[in-house]
Amino acid sequence: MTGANGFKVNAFRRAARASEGESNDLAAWAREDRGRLQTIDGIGLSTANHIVELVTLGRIPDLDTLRGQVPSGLPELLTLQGLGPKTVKVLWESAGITSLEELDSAIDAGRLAEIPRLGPKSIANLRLAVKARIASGNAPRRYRLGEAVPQAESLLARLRLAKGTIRAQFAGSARRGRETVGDLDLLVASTDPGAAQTAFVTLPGVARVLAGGETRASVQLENGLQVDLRVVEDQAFGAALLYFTGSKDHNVRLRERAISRGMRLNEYGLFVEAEPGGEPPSVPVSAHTEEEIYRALELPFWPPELRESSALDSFDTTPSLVELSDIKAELHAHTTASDGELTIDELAQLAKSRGFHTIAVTDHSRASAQANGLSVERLLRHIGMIREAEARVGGIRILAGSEVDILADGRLDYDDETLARLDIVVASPHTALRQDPEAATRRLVAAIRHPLVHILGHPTGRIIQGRDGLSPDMAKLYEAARESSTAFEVNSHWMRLDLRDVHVHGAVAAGCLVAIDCDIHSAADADNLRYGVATARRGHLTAASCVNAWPSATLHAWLASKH
DNA sequence: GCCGTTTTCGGCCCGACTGTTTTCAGTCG
Repeated sequence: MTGANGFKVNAFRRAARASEGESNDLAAWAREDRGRLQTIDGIGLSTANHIVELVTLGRIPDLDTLRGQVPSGLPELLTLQGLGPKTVKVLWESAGITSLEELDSAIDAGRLAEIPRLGPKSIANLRLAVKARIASGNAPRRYRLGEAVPQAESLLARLRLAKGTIRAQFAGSARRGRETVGDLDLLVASTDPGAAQTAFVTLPGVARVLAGGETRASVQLENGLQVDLRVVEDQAFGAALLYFTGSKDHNVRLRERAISRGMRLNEYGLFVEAEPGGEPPSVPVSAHTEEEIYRALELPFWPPELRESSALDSFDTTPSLVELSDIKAELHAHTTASDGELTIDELAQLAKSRGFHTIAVTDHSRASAQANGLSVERLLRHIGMIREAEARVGGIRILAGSEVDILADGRLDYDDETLARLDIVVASPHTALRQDPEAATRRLVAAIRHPLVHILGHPTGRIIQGRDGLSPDMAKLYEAARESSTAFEVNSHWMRLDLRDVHVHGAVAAGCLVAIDCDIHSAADADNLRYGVATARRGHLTAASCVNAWPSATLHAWLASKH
């Protein structure tokens, strides 16, 4: 809007995304070792200096200057569908519009009619967007992974019934496993694109068709979620999947790499660039699968969960990330004894049906009174019932455990003598989740270093779009966990995903163990495992460092080592 | 502003769709 070089704008965007996905403590670097900031791909001298300013001054003077050049209500206009910087600048300079309210009244008064390139249809669309924004009162929301993925799958199930559909899959940030997504991206391979389009725009729950062409279409569902569809020929499915999965930065890097090798990459395939004056080849070097395209670009295959990164030279070979099918144990589950819905036997049967060799019964401790936490006496009786259930059910190890509260000062909710009777101890913070970072660090380090604790459950206590939770010094937690062989939990519930992806990466880099658990309260919770695995994969976790993926003997030897 | 297995200067991904235009600008993903 200020007429700045668009490449410069993009450079700042890239730097922002790069720092967002960074697992190292950039504030500490800014204070102690500012040169290291420039080792991050996309951050140069200028941005590094801005980060130092932000950390030391609490503000970035250049940003304040820029803000002073633009009315404060203008940036919000950019978030309206169909309105970009060029049009906002024109609205501002030729119609004096500086806020949503002013735009609204200008439309109502017909004052936009004389603006070049703004015809009646554009104004009608703008009017719709403005009225919707004023009615809802806030910018487009993001949807949590566990809300979006089931929605995507139910839409795909219907698209698969359309005439000519060969395959259908979701892509975008949902496939990359981001904790929240802004929209859904669906990809269909079909011999009858028209049928796919028709099926798409008439899906149940579609409130408005935003765009519809021969190969792509966008709709908005009644709940506000935008869904984009791309229809391709089956032979180009891999190229389209690569394109539609993103991230945008990753795609840009792949395309640049193609250019440097005399090729061109788009959603139809990887092509050899035409000789000057020659016909461009119509048959791609590769297009059918993502794997082929990475190979043709002389790159290892990048799992979707790692495609946030734009640095293509991070690995020489494909990292063997943990997979859903590797998980053979659930180590955090509740029964009717505290706040769960399942009995011990039902829980064990559920775990057996998933092919697990071990299930841990970890009901709440006494401090979690609201969750019917167990007194010492009840816990001791519960242990006896777990032993009986293991003998009765057969074919699976049923561990007697506890999800013991970490009290605000770092002490645990049961004494050591009681904890020592358990096969597994998951220690979790449930209260005092707003304590300052220093207190939180002391508290969590104490729990991690407790000799009877195996797993630190949902370490920060955050709820996505709900509460921030604790903000401990993660480097100190990693160090304590590595030294004491205590695992960090990735809680698979889509409202938690705690540890979060960048912290998993930090823990993995520090050599820590990680557990991926569902914190089962009802049978449906077991289906959240995919989200926990996706989060772990985003953090580069391998099966070797994931305790739930270990063979039974290895897992039980580790558990027994803490006694 | 960032970056370099040709480059420290001169580039910076690529295509679809819409609405406005008689050939294309703006926006989006």
